[in-house]
Amino acid sequence: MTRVSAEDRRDALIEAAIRVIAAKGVTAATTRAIVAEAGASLASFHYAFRSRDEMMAELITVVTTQEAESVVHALVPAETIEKTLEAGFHAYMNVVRSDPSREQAMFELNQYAMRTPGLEHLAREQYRTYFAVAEQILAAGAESGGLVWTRPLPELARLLITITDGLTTTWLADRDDAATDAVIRDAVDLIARYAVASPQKENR
Amino acid sequence: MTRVSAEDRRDALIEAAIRVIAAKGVTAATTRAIVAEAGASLASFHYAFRSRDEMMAELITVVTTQEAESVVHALVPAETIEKTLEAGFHAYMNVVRSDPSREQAMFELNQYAMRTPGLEHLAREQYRTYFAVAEQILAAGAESGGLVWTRPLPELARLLITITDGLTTTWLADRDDAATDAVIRDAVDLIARYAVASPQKENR
DNA sequence: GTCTATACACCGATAGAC
DNA sequence: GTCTATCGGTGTATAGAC
Repeated sequence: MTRVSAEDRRDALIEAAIRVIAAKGVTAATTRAIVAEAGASLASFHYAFRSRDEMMAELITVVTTQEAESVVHALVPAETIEKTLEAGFHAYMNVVRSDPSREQAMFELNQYAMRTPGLEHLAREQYRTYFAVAEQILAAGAESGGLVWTRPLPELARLLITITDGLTTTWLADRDDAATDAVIRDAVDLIARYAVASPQKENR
Repeated sequence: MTRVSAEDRRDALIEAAIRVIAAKGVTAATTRAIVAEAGASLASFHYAFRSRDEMMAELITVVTTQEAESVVHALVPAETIEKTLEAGFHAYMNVVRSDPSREQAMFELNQYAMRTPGLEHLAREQYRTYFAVAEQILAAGAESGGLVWTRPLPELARLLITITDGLTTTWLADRDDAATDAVIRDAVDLIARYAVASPQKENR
C-alpha cells in the first residue's frame, strides 16, 4: 500500500465500514471485514484507530450527518403545506426504499451506541441531530408557504421524527407501501393542522 | 444437573436467553452466556437445539407473544375513547420505562431476524402480531364506549403501531418523558377522530 | 506507515465418557 | 441426558521486520 496520511486512512476506513454495515449490518462490521473492503491490512486499522469502538464512535457521527444531509437534500417545497409535508414523507421513504439495509443500519448503530459503555451519549446525539433537521424542515416548509406554526417547533419536530421512525421500522418489517402511504396521509393531516396563515406584519 | 425433559430444557434455555438479551443485548447472548444463566452445560444446549439460530427463532416468537400479552394486560378502559387511548399509551410507556433494555431487545431481535438468512419471515411475523394486538385493543376500546371506527381497523392498527414504535425509539434515545407525553396527546387526538357514536341497531 | 505473522480470547458446535 | 474436553474458526489487538 502506498503511504497515506493518518487522516485519509481514517476516512477511508470509516467509509469502508459504512459500506460493510449498510450491506450486512453492524455485527458483520469486523475489523477484518472493514480492512478487506478498504483494501488495507489489518495492522493499518489499529494504526489509524486505537480500537474498533473508537472508529465506531466516529462513524456514528459521520453517518448521522450524512443521513441528515441526504434527507434535507431530497426535499422540495410545494404549493400547500399539506403537499409539502406529503412530498417530504414520500421523499424520505424513497430514500429508505432505495437502500433499506442502510436505513436499518441507522437503528442498529443507535442501539450499538446505547449498549456500548462510553458511547451512550452518541445515541442521544443522533436523535438531537434528527430533531434539529426536523425543525429545519418544518421551519422552511412554513416559511415558503407564508405560514407559522401554532405549536412550539421542538414539539412538532419530535412528533415528525416519532412518526418517521415508526414508518421506517414498520415498513422495514413488512415492506407494505400502500399501508405506509395511508399512515403518511394521517401524519400529514395531523401536522398540517398546526400551520396557520402568517399574520400581516404590523407597523409600529 | 438432574435430568430434565427435552421440552423443559428448551423452555429453560429460552427463558435464560431472554434474560441475557434483555440485560445485555442480542450480541451478548452467546451460547455460553445462555447456559451459564440457565445453570446448564454447553453440550446440553446443543442437545436441546440443533443450533443457536434454531433457538433464536423460537425465542423470537415466544418473546413477541409475551410482549403482546403484557401490553394487553396493562390496559384499562376509561370513560371516553380519548381517555382510554391516552391511558393505553401511558400504560405501554410504563412497560417500556420499567424495563427499557427489554424493549430495546425487541427491536434488536427484529433486526436480527431481518439480517439472518432463513429468519426473515419472523420479522414480518413479529409485526403481524403487533398489528393484531393493536386491532384487538382498538376494537375493545370502541366497543366499551359504544363507538365504531370510521376507518378500516387494519389501517388504524398500523397507525397505532407506527406511533408506538416511534415513541419507543425516541424515548429510548433521550428518555424525555415530557416530550413523549406531548406526542402522545397528538396521537390520541389523531386516532380518536376516527371514532363515532355507534348507530342504533335497526329493526328489519 | 505499511506489512506479515502471531498472540490470545471467545465463538458455535461436537466427541465421547458416564 | 448430562457432562468435560476439545475442534476449527474468527474476533480484536500487537510485535517486529521493512
